[in-house]
Parts: sequence; structure tokens; C-alpha cells
Amino acid sequence: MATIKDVAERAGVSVSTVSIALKRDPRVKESTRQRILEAVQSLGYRPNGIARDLKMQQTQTMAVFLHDLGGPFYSELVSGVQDVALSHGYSPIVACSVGGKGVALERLLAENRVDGAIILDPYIEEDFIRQVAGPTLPLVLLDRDIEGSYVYRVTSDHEGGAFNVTMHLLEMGHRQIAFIGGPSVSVDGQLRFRGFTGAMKHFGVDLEKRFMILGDFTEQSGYAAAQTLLSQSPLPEAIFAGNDEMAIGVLRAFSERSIRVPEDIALVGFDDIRLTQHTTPALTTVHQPMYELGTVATQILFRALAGEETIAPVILETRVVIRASSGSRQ
Amino acid sequence: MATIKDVAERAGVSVSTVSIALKRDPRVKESTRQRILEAVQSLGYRPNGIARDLKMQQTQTMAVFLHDLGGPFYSELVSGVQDVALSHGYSPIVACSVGGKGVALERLLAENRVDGAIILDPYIEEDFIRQVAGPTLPLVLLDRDIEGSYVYRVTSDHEGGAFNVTMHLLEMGHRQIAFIGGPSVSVDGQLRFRGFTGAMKHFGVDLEKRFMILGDFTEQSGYAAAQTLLSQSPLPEAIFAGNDEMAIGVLRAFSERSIRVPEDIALVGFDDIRLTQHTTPALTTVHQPMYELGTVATQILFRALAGEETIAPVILETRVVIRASSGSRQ
DNA sequence: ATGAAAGCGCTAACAA
DNA sequence: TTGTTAGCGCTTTCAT
Repeated sequence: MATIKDVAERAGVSVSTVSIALKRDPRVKESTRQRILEAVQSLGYRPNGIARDLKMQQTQTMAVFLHDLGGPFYSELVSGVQDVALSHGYSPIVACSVGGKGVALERLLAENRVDGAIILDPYIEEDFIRQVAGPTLPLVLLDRDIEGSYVYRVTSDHEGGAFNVTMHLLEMGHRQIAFIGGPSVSVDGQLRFRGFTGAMKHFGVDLEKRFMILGDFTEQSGYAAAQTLLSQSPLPEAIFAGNDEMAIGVLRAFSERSIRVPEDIALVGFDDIRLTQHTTPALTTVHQPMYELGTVATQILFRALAGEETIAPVILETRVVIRASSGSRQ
Repeated sequence: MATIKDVAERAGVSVSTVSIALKRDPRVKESTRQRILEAVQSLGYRPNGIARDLKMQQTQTMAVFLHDLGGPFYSELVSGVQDVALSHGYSPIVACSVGGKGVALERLLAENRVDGAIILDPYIEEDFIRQVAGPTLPLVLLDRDIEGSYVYRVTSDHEGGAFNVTMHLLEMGHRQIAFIGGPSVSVDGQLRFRGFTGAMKHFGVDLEKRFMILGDFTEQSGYAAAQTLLSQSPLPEAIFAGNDEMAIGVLRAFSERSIRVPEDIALVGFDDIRLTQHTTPALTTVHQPMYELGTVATQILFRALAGEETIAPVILETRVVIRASSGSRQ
């Protein structure tokens, strides 16, 4: 691999001349620039980014950490990030935080290989985040509730969305409503539950303990939750699944037992993943503005990078999407 | 940010001692190691990965380039990559190759910021790939047909899969079969077309020009293709959409016009994305082993990194998944 | 068991 | 307009 030194020798100039010539600095004469360019060409020289990063003490790179890439709307989030990052001359890279005790986390965050990061992963430990964040590494957390310096927050209005979709069920006349929750670490799961209970209280409806089931946001766990519900009749009149994945699991369990949605029981989810439009019946759910989440988070990251220290947490609006699964008003 | 030098001073030893002590080298006495560890602790020292990368001339990091992260089965691919990479002490990072003329591409590949990469993107230019690949940067291409040194190839058997699923349609008695192709740059699209024509020829069925339509693998283009077909009756007896996305577009167009699948017309896709199980009717398609694609590609990358120069291209088996959309044999 | 010193490839202040 | 030089933070011989 040719280095800048090789180019300098070949062109008969010093390294510094090559360095500045390559950034089209007008200080270097056009004729020498040409010679340098030829040397670059013939040697197949490409600058070593790592050396530059070390010298410059920054990488122009930011990371997005996702718990698993499979998440159904991550692509939109990442587009949002990418659009903003590129406009600042940054390239975003995406890494999964799972696997091998977070090798990628260590390597990218703890070892300074990126200038900042956006994190959407309930499982990354709070201590680690606090430790690693700093003036040279601002961190924007999505759907987390951690305070700390150089730690910023953006979230969707999970509570509001859950409140509204629960109100929708209540307005449809349902009272016996089951809730299938997410894993306890997930703040968004907790907020959705708060929204649910809030609406129930608002309508003066008591919660039934046996209708509160814990899942883990997987289709599997939705399926299991439906089994649990089925084993202890009578069924509730409606189910609010903490996310669409679990709602789809419920749907599968019900279709196996020929229980009709929404005729026998209404069902709503949360997230508005693409699949919800294609299930039978199509699923009523709550839409999160994922693209915007990405852009807003990235904008905050750049403000932090620019030196702004305190930035208020941002909460983005969600929107109830009514489809067939919650029944039709007659 | 504290550096190794700060730690050395604080602990009253030399930089080199700190360096080796930190990798638990037995040469350094336990008592000094303790002192060093304390210094690390109190200064909050974390090694600078970039400096190490520069010195070591490698990053222990590999990249996966995807055209867009949204791709429905990328997550499985990435899991496969991750599992193998981690076992080699590497962390994979994922980057989108689109946007801003491939800033990420430049930065990660051309500037040595990763030790190797896996590329799944028909749009990245062949020249760039050839130029950038080298002994210090092996590249594994998925679904591409580029020869070059330090360029390796893995692909699913698109042609075989397409052949088989077309045979399935033919065996169901269909003869007038339309094909909706992918964008011309995509080798996999071409191979699927080859498989299709191969099966048609095998059955001695002539292709009708008006039934060959070009799409671009988006749902949109499938919808448009269906419109085209509808505008020039009679309809074919079956449609082979080059991928599931387009098949879903076709389905949408047909449902709007109340054309029944498979009663009025049979339909098959390709890829076996998750959605195909949930469409109405469920979609017959061809399954690609995405996880395996990831593991195999990564293994090849590490063989190349270990010095193996010529590695034969690998082709992985695909499998026809028969569901309702292709009709039932009576 | 520890330290001194060179150097990875680049940039930028300062000199000439 | 170009060259000299120092140094980014680390690892690693080679001395001691």
C-alpha cells in the first residue's frame, strides 16, 4: 500500500506539499499538482483514513446501535439518520449491540472510533452509557430514560399513543380489555402500559389482574399470551398487544382456534409495521414517526457535537391507525 | 481524554509498561499492575482504538454493505455474518451504500478503515470494487459476477430456484405465464429470468413478448406491471414476479380489480420474505438461505484474510415454498 | 521487571 | 510556493 511518502518521492516534493495539494489548496502550483496527481495515479495511492483520524482527533463517522437489525422499521430510522448525517459530511454506520458482550460497542464507543452515536436498545447498560459519553462522544438515546451529561433523549409519545388507542377500544364499547406488555427493561413498553391504564382509569374501568400479561415483544410471546388468555375463559372483549409482533402472534393463535377477530374479540397493536396492513384482518395500531425520529436524533447529535451542552428531551407525536381488527362501529 | 502517557505518569512507570500490563502480560509484576490499574481507574482511561489501528495496521472490523437497510431479509444475513465474525474476534458494521455518492464506501473501503467487506448491492460500480480490493482488503460479493483478485463470490441458486418454481406452475397446467423482471443491473434478476425461460423451453412452451415485463423489484413496479398486463387482455394464466415485493404489488392491483388469485390467475414470487406468509392468499415463492449466505460469505472473507488467494465461488441451494397463490392441484 | 526510542501515515504550524 | 518538523496515541523491539 503506497503512502503519502511514496507519492512525495515519486513526484519529487515533500509530504506536506502532497498533503495540501490533495485538498486542492491554491497554495500549490498547478504544475506540481499535476505531477503529484500522476504519482498518485501510478502508485494507486489512497490516503489512510486511520492516520488522518488519529491526527485530526475525529472520524466524521457516527454509529447507530440497534438491538437487532431485524426490527421492522429500523430502515426508516436509519434513512432519517443518514439524510441528516450526510448533509453534515458524516457517514453513519450501523451496528448490532448484541453478540459477544457487545464487542462492537466496546470497539466503536469506548475506543473512540466514532464521533457520536444514536442508541436504540433497551439492553445496553446505563452505566456503560454514562461512562462512555463525553464531550468528544455525545450519545442520543432513543426510548430510554437515562440522564447524564452528554446524553440526550428522543422518544415517541408511547404513552399518548397507547392512551389514544385504548380510548378507541373503549369508545367501541369494550370494557374487558387485556394488555400484553413488553419486557420490563423497555421504557417504551412501560409507557405504553401507562397510557393503557390511564385511559382505563379515565373511563372508570377497573383492570383485571388476569388480563395483564407479560410478553417480550416477539411474535412467539404474543402467541403464548393468547394461549394463556384462552386457557382461562371467559375471554376479554379486546386485547391491546404492546407491539404489532405480539399482536400477530395473537392472531395466529386465534386463527388456529377459529376465534374471529374482531367479531369474537377485538385486537390492536403498536408500531404500525408493514405487516399490519396485510394481516387478516388488517391490524389497528399506533404509528410512530420513525424517519423523523432518525432525523431529530441526528440533528441533536450534531448540535451536541457543535458544543451545545444542554438540549431538552424531545417527544414525537404518534398517531392511531384504525383498521379492521378493532371492529366497526355500527 | 486521558492517554496512556497520563496513566504512565500517574502510576510512575513508563508508557511501554502500561501497554503490556494492560494486556495481562506476565512480564509485569502484579504490584505494579495494580498501581497501573488504579491509575486507569482514577483517570477514566480508555485506550484510543484509532491509534492502535494505525500501529497495528488492522482494525479487526469488517463491513457489510447493503443497498438499503430496508431489505426484508438483511437481518438474517447480518446475523450470519455476525456469528462468524464474532468468533474470529471481529465486529461487523453495516453501512448503506446509497446516499451522497457513497461517502461511507469511500471512507470505509477506500481509506482502509476496515479489514474486509461483504457487499450486497448491484449498484456499486465494478471498477470501484476492483480498484479497492487488495491483499489488505478482500471483498466478498453477494449476487454479483465480478472477477478480480481479492474479490470473492457467493450467491444463491437463483436460476435453479426460478427454474423449479416455473416448473411448478407448468405442472399445475399453466402455459401462458408472464414474467416480471428485476432491474437490468441485478445479476440475480437476470438469473431468475434464465431459470424461467429454461423451464419454459424444457416444457416446450413459447414465450410471449407481451408477457415479459421489466420491473425494479419494488412493490410499486409490481403494481404497475399488473396494470400493464390488465390493459392488454387476455390475462396470462399465471405470473412469475421476480421477487416477492413485486408479487405483493401485483396482488394489490388485482385485489383492487377483484381479480382472484389463484382462481383467475396464479402468482408466484421469489425470496420468501416474511410478508408472503400473511398475504391473501399466501404467496408461493422461492426461499433463499440468507443466514447461511452470511456465514459462508464471512468464512470466505476470513480465509482470504488468512492468505488464501483463490477461493472458488459458492452457490447455495434455494427451495420452492408452495403456498396458496399458485393454486391447488385437484 | 522496566524503560527508551522508533515509527505507523497523516496534518499543520512555522520556516525558508 | 514549498520544505522542515513535531506530534496524534499506541505497540514493540531492544536495552538495561
